[in-house]
Amino acid sequence: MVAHLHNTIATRCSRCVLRHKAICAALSETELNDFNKIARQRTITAGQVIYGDDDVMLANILMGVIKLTKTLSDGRQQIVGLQFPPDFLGRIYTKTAPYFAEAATDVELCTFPKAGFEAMLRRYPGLEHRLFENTLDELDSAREWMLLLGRKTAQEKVATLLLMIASRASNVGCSHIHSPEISSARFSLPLTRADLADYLGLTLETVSRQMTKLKSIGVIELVDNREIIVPDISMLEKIADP
Amino acid sequence: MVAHLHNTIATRCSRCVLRHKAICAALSETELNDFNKIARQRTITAGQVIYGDDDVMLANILMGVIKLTKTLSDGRQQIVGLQFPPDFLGRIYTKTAPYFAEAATDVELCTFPKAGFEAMLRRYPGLEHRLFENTLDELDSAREWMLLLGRKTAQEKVATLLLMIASRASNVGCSHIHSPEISSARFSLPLTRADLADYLGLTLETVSRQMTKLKSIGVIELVDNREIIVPDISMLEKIADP
DNA sequence: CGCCATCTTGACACGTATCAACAGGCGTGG
DNA sequence: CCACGCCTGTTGATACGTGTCAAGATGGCG
Repeated sequence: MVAHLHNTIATRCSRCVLRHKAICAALSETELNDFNKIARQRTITAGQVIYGDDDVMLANILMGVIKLTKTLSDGRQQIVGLQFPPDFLGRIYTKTAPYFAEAATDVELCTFPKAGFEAMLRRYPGLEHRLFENTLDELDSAREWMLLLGRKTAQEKVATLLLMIASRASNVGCSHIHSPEISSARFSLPLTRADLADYLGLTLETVSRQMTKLKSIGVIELVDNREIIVPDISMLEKIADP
Repeated sequence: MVAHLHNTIATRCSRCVLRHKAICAALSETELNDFNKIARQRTITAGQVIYGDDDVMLANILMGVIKLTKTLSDGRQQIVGLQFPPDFLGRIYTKTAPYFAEAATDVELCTFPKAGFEAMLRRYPGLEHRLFENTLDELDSAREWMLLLGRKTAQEKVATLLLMIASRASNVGCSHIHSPEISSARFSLPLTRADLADYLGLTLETVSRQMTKLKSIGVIELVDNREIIVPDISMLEKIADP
């Protein structure tokens, strides 16, 4: 019975879309099996807080978008990170995280209890190495965003964000052909205008205005406020990094 | 002769102020000895670029302050990180770094060749773990700064930066007594007004104005533009996080 | 159908940037 | 030794971008 149970779990993993993308890619079949004993799938609806500063949840993101937010005591809020599949969510090696994690859309997670997960890290150095590389990339992204927050104009900010979401959230028709060919993209925003503003250090009104301006100069087309078409990505890039 | 040489190197390390603070703290005496064979001390004068995006230098910071900068093509610049002793400098696991490292003051480094260092990481997992925790802390700081850049006013930004520098650069008379007692600080800024501005996403004029405003309301005293006294730290904290 | 959330648009205010002039400190060179 | 220029920082006048407040518009859903 028990053997059979583990077998089905292993099967579930091997069918997982993340098997060779998330941190799981650093694990062998045997290790993965071990890992599965502590994993648990979970669904979270949009708007719900996943963790606050009293606790941390560790998880692979299977589906959906998660925003990491920080808030000043008077309510001003800033999104300090945006996580897509197959990102790893959660602050390891501390009891609490210095930010909140909130579901921006409906989200599916593959969660791990903290103690068990950190024990795994000790057992499988390859896994910790993988997470370390993830973290280094996150740090690079955070610094890229600091440049945006500190030095870019509202229009550049919006353009940069659209590019970023296009490349990460995309079920895209983005062909990325070089030279004389034009590459385009189509995607749906996983965020409200208020979220966009919180990520860019702007107000939602300013974001809205910049979107209409980008539309009026033909750089983007709005299908329905969330669905966006970028006919020529290079135009957007030129605006994002003048 | 060779044995004698290693002996003197080990002695140099054991006398190092960083022995039990920098990443070296994760190493035993034997490991440290090993490490020493690839380490080399180096001095860099203020203003000099330590590495650009074509190369990375790995090093422990023994003395001085290093700024990590990013620049847009039209010259707008943002400092995306500030490093003090005993921080570790350099982006491992990539050939290039997405930012420049520049000496803000005269700097003393204990440098390592990249290949050799990464080999050490493979040999001593404890060292990699230590660097991982460093990186996680850096990521937390970067996100804290994103909140500052996106949502704080000029005055809050300056106040926050002064607190940060006071706590990190301090050869401080900061007594940190609680309750009714007042704790004060005195320190000298390792940065020019232009650097402060680049770190805060402001212009140097705005920084200057905010400094004089803080002085005029009695929150700070300026000894000589670089030397600063904070008579009551809690006042500064109240301004930094209203 | 009407409510509610989301988004857009407008008028105006305000904070910060920009441009410019000036002050002080410091090293260099006559 | 003083004069000069340069670098750093301060202060002022003004411009401009974004925030704020308010009114509508749109679309989904009970």
